Amino acid sequence: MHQLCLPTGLTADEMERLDRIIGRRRTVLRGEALYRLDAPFHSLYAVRLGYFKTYQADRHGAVQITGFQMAGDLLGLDAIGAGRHPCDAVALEDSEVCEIAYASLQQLLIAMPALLRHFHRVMSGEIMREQSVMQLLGTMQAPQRFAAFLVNLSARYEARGMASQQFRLHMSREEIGNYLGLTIESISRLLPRFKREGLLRIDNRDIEILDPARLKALAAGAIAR
Amino acid sequence: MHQLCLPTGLTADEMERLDRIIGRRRTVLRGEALYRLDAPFHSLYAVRLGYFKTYQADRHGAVQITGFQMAGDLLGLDAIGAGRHPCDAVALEDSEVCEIAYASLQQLLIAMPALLRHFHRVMSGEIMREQSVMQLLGTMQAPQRFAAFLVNLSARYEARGMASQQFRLHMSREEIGNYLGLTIESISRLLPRFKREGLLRIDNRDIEILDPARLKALAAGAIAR
DNA sequence: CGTGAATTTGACTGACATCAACTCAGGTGG
DNA sequence: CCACCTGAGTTGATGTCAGTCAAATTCACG
Repeated sequence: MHQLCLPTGLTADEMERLDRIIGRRRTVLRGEALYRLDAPFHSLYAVRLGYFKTYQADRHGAVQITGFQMAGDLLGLDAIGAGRHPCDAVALEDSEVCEIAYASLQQLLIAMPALLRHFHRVMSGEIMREQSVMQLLGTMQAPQRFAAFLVNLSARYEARGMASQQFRLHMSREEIGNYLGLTIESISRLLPRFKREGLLRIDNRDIEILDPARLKALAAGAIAR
Repeated sequence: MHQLCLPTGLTADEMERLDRIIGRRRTVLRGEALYRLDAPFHSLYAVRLGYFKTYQADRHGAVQITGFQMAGDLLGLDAIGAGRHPCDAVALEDSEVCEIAYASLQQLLIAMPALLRHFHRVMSGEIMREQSVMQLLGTMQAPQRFAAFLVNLSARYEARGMASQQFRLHMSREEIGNYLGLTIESISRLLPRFKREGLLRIDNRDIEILDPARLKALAAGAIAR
């Protein structure tokens, strides 16, 4: 199941038609690219299994990770506009995606208003997500950024019916830092600090949120201290 | 003319049908809101005249401007997902918009594949724009951010066939700074510096780009110095 | 086990924020 | 006509958060 099929008011028949346009599955091993910058756009990809990151690099090598995608997320929405992918998508671990040819999807959107509506919700949601990252990068201090990151991850797991208090960070400290506009060292200092303050339990890349309320308050801007 | 009608391969008949769903015009005076946070979403708005800013505020009052919209831009795409507007949209000067009821638009998208395709391009373009702001906020230093901001404005004017070397900053220093994750003071120091370096001519809010190539190089990451 | 990568920790630095005083432009009313 | 007021913008002095650099430690994996 992925973002495109889940919470739409589709009939069984419609679901089947959606299934039919979902193309071949593709395995992407850890560290491999699903697509690269400037690759021509033909398809969206629904993550079935695993974890991805998307990132841009300017010509002087400065990298910015623009998102982490987990099972259920849709990759490639940013490529529709220009007809080429504006970023790299790389698997953080061995992963599996479904290809969804954009041309076929378009056909189906026309035939299925509920799906159209849903597709727009997904795209709009991506715009909202990026706006909140802008807010994070533009106005928050380091501890607040990191708290917001954890709260957001937790919420995404919860939305998928997975453990939301206890999960694994599938990305490295460096990748977290990059996403949050911070350095690996800053993340590395934040972790023991949050632990000391009783917010988290940390075992390497495994995290347990001990005080969700306080973490949320911190993320929401309860003056970082 | 706005983003939705311009570069689509629509027939004259199709153009007319698009025109017909475009609802009443609405004037928004300087400082007034086109819509507010949490207002229910019914329509998109095409800016016909003037200038807007959109911004989010967290509960502790930290504001982040997420975009500046000029004639031809589309407002409200971020509201489709949740059915409410996730930000405020405020006019920077006396402005005029066209209302486009989303329900009617949906009908038309189904009937006009070229328009559907185009609408997706516009949404996808918004995602790309926000990604480049993420890159800006996440990796660039102050002078590079400001240069990128000016280059981007210039490109938008050029795309509209307006003077791209010489234009007016319709937003205050404070608003520029906020958008770029900087303070008003930083912007205020950057301006004379760019002038000293022969990049700009500045007269209050009127700007002339004297050395577009060097400004672009700076924006692209030619080590800010 | 051993090797290289990831992470942690510490000392120092610097870019930008903060605070505060000042200037300037534009509008208003006496 | 000009004195005054207000908000926007500028400039300078100082502080601080997070970056940088470097070394130590732990982890992952063959």
